[in-house]
Amino acid sequence: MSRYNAAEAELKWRKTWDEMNAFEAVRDPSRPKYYVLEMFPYPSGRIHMGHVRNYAMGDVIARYKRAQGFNVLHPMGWDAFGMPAENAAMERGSHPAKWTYDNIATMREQLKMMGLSLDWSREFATCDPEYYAQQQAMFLDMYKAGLVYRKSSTVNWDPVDMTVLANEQVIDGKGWRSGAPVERRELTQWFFRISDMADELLTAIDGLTEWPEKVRLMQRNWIGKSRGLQFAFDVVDAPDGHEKLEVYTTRPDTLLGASFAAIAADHPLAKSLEASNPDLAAFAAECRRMGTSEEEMERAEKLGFDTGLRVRHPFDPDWELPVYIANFILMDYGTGAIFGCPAHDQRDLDFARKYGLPVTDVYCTQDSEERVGGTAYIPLKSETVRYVRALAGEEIMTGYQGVDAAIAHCEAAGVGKGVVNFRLRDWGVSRQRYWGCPIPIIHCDTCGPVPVPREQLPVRLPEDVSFDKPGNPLDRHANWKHVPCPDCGAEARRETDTMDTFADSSWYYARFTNPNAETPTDAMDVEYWMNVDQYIGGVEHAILHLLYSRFWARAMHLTGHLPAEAIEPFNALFTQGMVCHETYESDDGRWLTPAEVIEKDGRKVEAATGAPITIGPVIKMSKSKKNVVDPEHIIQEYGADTARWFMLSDSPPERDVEWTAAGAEAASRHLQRVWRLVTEIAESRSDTESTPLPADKALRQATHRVIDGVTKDIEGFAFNKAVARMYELTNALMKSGDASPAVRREAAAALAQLMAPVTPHLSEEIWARLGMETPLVSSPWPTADPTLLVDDLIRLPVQVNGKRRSEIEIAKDAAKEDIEAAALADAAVARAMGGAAPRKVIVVPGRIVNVVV
RNA sequence: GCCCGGGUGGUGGAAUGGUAGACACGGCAGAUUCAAAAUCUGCUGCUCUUACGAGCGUGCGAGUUCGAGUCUCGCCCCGGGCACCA
Repeated sequence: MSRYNAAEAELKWRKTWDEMNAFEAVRDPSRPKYYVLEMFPYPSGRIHMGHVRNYAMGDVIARYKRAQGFNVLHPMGWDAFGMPAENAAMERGSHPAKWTYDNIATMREQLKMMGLSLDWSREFATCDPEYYAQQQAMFLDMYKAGLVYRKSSTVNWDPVDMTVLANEQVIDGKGWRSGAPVERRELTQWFFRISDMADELLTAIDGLTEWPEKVRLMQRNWIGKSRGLQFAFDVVDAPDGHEKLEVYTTRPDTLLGASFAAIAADHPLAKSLEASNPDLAAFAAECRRMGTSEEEMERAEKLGFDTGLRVRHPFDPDWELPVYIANFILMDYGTGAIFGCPAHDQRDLDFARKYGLPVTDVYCTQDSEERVGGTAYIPLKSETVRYVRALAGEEIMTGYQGVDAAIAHCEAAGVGKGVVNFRLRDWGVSRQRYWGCPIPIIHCDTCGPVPVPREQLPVRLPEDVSFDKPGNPLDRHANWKHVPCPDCGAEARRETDTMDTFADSSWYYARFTNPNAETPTDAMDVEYWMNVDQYIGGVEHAILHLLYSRFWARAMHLTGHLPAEAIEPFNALFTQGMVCHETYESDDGRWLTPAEVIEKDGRKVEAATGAPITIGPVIKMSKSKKNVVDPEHIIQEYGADTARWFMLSDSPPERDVEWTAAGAEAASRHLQRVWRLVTEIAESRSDTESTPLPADKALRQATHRVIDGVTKDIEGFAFNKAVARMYELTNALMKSGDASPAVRREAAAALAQLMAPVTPHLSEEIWARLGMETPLVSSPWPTADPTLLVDDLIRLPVQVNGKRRSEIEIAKDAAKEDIEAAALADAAVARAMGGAAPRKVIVVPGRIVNVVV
């Protein structure tokens, strides 16, 4: 028998679908719509396995919903601005636009080879001027609405290259190209007021019931709402303007255990002391000689510097605490100043032990004064302890009564007030880079920042730029930034910062509803297509991208671009796990792709040189670590269906998978098996209906159980289980030679339909061979006959003392007494009971029997 | 460091608190073949046992329960995020 020619069949069916315009979405209010969206790719060069996984999943949902009768919108586009294009420009001299659009062309062809049911007519890239024009318009709308402002903030500064570095470009505290120790530098930058919406973004999470709980939790923690006490220390012999030191604490209950105050190196008080104290200035400079990432600050050794200043404890004016500058205090959180209570906070305790500060346990019981050693003590709500005022021995409260009680106590004593604080900071969107959406502002010496007039949008990126030296090409461009002020006509300067690429991806889902609209969105299209019914993407985007999108949707609503119902743009979210691979590094520090590594004498070596390599951890496939596998050769060799089937088999979609080449061959063999089997059944068709054979019922039951199971599995994103059931149906069909041809044909047709979301080309092919005239792509989803899903007799396991000893066969609706009697009558059960009388028999109908002796 | 997730045979994994290992890969044996590939059939958690069967088994240690991979507490290891990677 001939083999299934995937290459030929796949080309043929893709052409058929194209000619049918099968996947073009047309607004049709008479039909229910379904908007399924996978996170759009960054055009890094070629698609990788993570893309295949992501888009295969989305396509299963899209094709399944289409078969269920929904008017499906399933678009694709490109998250096309970003650093790699500029890096390529610096390394290879190619223009970022050319590099990006070339990559898009390559990747578009690769995605098309996958046979995805995408509406390509809606395709756009975020670097298209038509797209970023609308983004600039929205920026100005948001500016007008007070959602945008400027303030000073810190960036990573490379003092040799004289350029701003992304956190990714800071390696071990040094610039990735220059190798120079990175410094923090202050710049005036543009910000979105996302923190004004903190409470709203937090409470709305409750309504996101179709989101994974872990993502909701991560978002809640990220927003980080806390209630605490804000109060001011009086500063002893204060420098002018610093008579008070405001601090925020979530642990006011430990205020009587305070032993020091600490401020950020960037705190105004610290800055005012730098002029007169060279040692202090040196320490502050040392603190700034560190990247801006929170991780780096938290991991760094905790260091402090005694400013020499003292503050008075709010409950006792004679009690003075030293004020330190500490490298772990964030100026962006709270007031940039804290008090330290070593007894009840581990970080404070480590700090106190290091600098010889007192440790006072405010929760000491009568005989455990020495409880705190090297571990801070966290009071338990259930514990009965005496909360004493440590110095005077005066009892203030009994037991830990929570933060609110402590705040109330402090407020009553006139010390500070309870405030709500958020960890969430405003979104800094300024980037000192070329390849991004220009911020449409003109700076005038007399008028200040002035919006670019609407009719002048888009502010286009100039094409004649050079990347021969580091820094922002927009800033050093000969004339681009020199423009007259729109208000007064005087000489003025364009803003040369571009927007964070997260901005581009914060509203693309809305643009897909009408990518050609003259405004950011078209009201009719947004009304019909929004929200995204199912959003699918990597779990690595669980916080930032999704939070920014939620913010931007609200901003779009406030500026009239989205209806109120669309402020939560993603109804359901599925976060897929990542495709991971080992990393390989050569001795001279180059990352190697898996294709550049071969195995020799049981060791992995660099293929080109035979030199030994270092094998790194299994981490997500990323271009920077080069641990990427190109799916194209699998598609070339076996076809798209095999790649899709293989990618969805075995691993649960939400879990990370380590890529392994073994198995693609086996997946291909299985698809060949299905093709042979169905072809054989199709050819054995009989025109007259035969009388039912004894084997028919079993096959029909198997078929309908699999229809039922696969439907539920797809609904629940359990594609691996759906695939397993399709194997089961294939196996049942293989062994069904004694069933009648009509029943076998019914089973084969169901198999084609069920497999179609995963292997659309093969399914069309075998569907046609079964004599079906309507293409599968426009055929409805099969439904299971409920009468075939249940059995009259069931097998029930019987345990003795919790260990399985036997199994009984019994009517599915047998009475408990009958089940118990049958279990006790079983020989193996009797043997296991060893002649003892049952003390108790637990019967869980339809599940299990447990005999306790 | 902080937040989140994961850990089950040789491998990927399955299992509303109820038969641990569905399904697949790999392996072994057999059929077919001059031979091989392909295909088909059977076996395949570990240990002991000719067999029947028994014991042990879901990262580690406790606990709740008639019954725990699943729930609780304490650990270990791995991955993701940490605000300028996308």
